[in-house]
Amino acid sequence: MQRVIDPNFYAVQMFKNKGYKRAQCRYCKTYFWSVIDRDNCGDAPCADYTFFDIPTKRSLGYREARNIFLEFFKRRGHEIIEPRPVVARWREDLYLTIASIVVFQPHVTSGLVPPPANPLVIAQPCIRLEDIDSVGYTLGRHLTNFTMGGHHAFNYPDKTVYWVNETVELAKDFFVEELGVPEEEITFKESWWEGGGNAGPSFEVAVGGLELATLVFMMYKVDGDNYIELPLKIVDTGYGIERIAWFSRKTPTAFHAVYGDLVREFHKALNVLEPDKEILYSLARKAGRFDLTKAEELANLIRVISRDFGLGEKEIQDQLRNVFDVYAVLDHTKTIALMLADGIVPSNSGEGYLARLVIRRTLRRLSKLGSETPLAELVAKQLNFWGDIYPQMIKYRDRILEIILIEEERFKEIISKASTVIEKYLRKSLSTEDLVELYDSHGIPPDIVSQEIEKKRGSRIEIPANFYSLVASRHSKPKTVRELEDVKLPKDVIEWAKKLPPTRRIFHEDPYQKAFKAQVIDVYKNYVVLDASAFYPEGGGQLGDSGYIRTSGNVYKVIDTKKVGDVVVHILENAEGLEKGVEVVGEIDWGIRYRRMRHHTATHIVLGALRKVLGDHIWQAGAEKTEYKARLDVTHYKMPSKEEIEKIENLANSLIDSGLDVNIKYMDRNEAEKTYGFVLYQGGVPMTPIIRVVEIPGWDAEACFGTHVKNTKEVGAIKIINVEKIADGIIRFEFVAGTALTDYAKQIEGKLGKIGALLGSSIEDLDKRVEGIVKYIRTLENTLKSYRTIYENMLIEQIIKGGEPIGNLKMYILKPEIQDEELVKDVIIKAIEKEPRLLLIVLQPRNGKTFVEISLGRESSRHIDAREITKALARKIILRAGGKSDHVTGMAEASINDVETAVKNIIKDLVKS
RNA sequence: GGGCCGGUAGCUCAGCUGGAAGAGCGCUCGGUUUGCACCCGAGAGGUCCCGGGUUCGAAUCCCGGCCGGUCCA
Repeated sequence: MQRVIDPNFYAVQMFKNKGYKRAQCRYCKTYFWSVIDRDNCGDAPCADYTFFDIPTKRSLGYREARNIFLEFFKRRGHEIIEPRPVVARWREDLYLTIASIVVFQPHVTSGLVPPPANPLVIAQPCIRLEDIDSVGYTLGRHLTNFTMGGHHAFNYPDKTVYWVNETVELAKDFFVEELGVPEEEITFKESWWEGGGNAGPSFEVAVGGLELATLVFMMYKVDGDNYIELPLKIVDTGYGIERIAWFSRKTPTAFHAVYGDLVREFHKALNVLEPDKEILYSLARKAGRFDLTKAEELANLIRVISRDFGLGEKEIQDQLRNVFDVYAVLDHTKTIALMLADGIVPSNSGEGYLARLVIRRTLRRLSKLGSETPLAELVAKQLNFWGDIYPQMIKYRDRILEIILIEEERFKEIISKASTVIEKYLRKSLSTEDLVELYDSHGIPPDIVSQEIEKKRGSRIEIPANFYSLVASRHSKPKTVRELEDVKLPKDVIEWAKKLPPTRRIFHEDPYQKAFKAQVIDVYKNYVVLDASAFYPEGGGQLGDSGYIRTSGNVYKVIDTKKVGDVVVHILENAEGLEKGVEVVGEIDWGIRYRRMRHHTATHIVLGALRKVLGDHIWQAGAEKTEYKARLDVTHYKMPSKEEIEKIENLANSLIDSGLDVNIKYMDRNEAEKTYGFVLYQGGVPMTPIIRVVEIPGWDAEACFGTHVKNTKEVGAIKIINVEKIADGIIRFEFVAGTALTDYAKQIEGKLGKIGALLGSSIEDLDKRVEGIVKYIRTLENTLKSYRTIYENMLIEQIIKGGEPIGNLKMYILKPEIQDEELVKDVIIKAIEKEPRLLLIVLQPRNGKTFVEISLGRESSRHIDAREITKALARKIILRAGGKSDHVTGMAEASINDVETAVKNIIKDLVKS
């Protein structure tokens, strides 16, 4: 790829004015700018962590670092923006908020929507899970959650806010003036950034081995191999708040700076001794150069430290062994708190899976530490600690802790099952392949397998170093090209419709309008576009309308309606003769449409009720509104109880009765988000600067395209008819409203009536009648059982007493009169057991053929092989049979009598010989 | 959304190279013992997830579906 970058881009005016020099790092070869002469870029791993020795004006904790950052940029003309959730609800291509710029993607960065302020500053909590396995070992360089301080400026072609020089100056001022970092310690590394389809040159700002900020100048769109210059040029900066705190506090690890008292509390709770501060510092200073995630590098570093301190390597190892895990637990528990507080429900897909992943990794670390402390207890500490910054942690505390209890319970269950599953695999020697499968299919991590085997066999197994990449390779597959599953219209139709002007939406102007006048814009095959339409096009889970379009001479049936962008496409049964420019009258099937409208409004009401009863983590995961019923899938961590369901239903119905107006508002996107929050985007994220908000005051507000009734009273009533768990973490609610409810009642009534008629009972007495019948069946069963036993004994006696002696054996041919396979089987088994010399042949008619079964007693099976009999028999008649030496079954294409004579002769011959 | 694993007695599971449904725990009854995982004997309890196919014969093999689990987007 060619970077179309002006080589002078990095030669910022400020560098020239201040006498910065450009140099190349002798280690990583990167070019960088600095006010002094230096041979390295000042960033790890090219430099030690010398920041411990660099003076700063103040020693800042996490909170102070955060505030100072925000306040500094506020003073420099930026407006402070409230952070968004760590779940990127407003984006459909991303689960988690991984950077502050994510907040503005894609609607602002694409130029569609203006930013909420310009320039602005934000302290955005972010979650990145890529380095989860390194967390702890690097003393805070890797974290799963961090706060990205970002100041952003959006430069439009007609309005520039600020660009490279101002950005670099702001960074320099922040570090030098605000934090008091000596300017000569700062390096600006030339770099290039790419992500989310955008790219641009950047500076990485490093001080004393630590990268404290990245200044990105987003100015290109990545299009295949090309970089296309964007009209909108964005200053995208990221300052690591945790690192700034670490840097200024000069604590041995970032965890000490960020978590303060929690560090001691966690060591105590996890029963791990805090290592000697000096040893820790010594480790920290050198940590920048070593990759401590690698066992051998850690060993090397320990060797170095033991020399410095004159202590044994083992002693140092003992001190450090567990602290890395404590650090990781500190980090992970905050990530869990952030994720759950923002409403993620753990599950096996989507962002829920990511939450479960972090929870399970943490549980594993805890078990590695041999800790019995419940995870919920540790997370509770985080909730208390961070509650002032993230009030949702306080508000949803109980729910968060309940979810963690459930998740820990589930994980323990899997681990407890691990034992039997591993046993199964242990029958053969355990291969690496098995190890991968145990993890992949059963969720049993290799360290647990290893533990289990050591416990059981006393032997150890080797876990390949590349274990997790082996797992990953197992999943390597062609990237799931997200097929447009909703290929609702053929491609050519979409292309055609795209070129047409937007349709006036009568269904929005007045959702009650049943008929309308319009002009035909264009006709293509059976697809018609009008200048205006009352036909609702499928969207937001509401199906498209049907009805009729009339011209002066003709009537056309509309079977469905869809949309392409802002164009409403009517799908006709047959559009022959319909011409461009013709005046038409449209008429929708109002009955069906009105039922769907009622269901649509009902869905909003139920969603509101769900959030009130079950909690704010309830999020729509899918919905469908038909004329028959409505369906709403939501995120929830357990099956709701009967009482909860009843409460939801009652609450929804009382809201309907309270007769609230359903308000439709067109709102500025930023304004709407500020007013209602992201609950708006339950049904998806519209890509428009103005959004249509459907509001039931005090109850529910959603960005929604659908048609709604004017007042909740119109919904009539709601009955929840089905609640089921359709996937882990997702509960489906099905309900009916309005006339659909009556239909549903009628349907049930019909079914009950049918049952009543069959049982000769009225619906009122049905329960008693069924009870009686069940009792009666029990009695019948018992009676039947007695008769069966009698008959069975009779047959057995008959067989044993009768029978034709052949040699010293006894042959009996049974032709049962009753078709009762179970009975016959019992008779055969018991008879040959009682009479070991018995040679029992059972013949039964089946589908015009004869089913042959030959069974031998212990004694007779010594003299003869049942398979020999069938073999000989097959020579005389058409027979297909097989079995064991003392029992065969088969199907003969002959009458029972023919088989009987044939089999008699054969057996006589066989026994003689 | 995709890959993989699983669904057998109330529970935990075995059986799965096709050949007459099993164990342990639990339950009921009897004996032994009188107490905190005791022993002995007898018994009840099954749509082997559902549907189709192959076969003389399917819990077992094949196909489809449902449900659960798990890993990964």
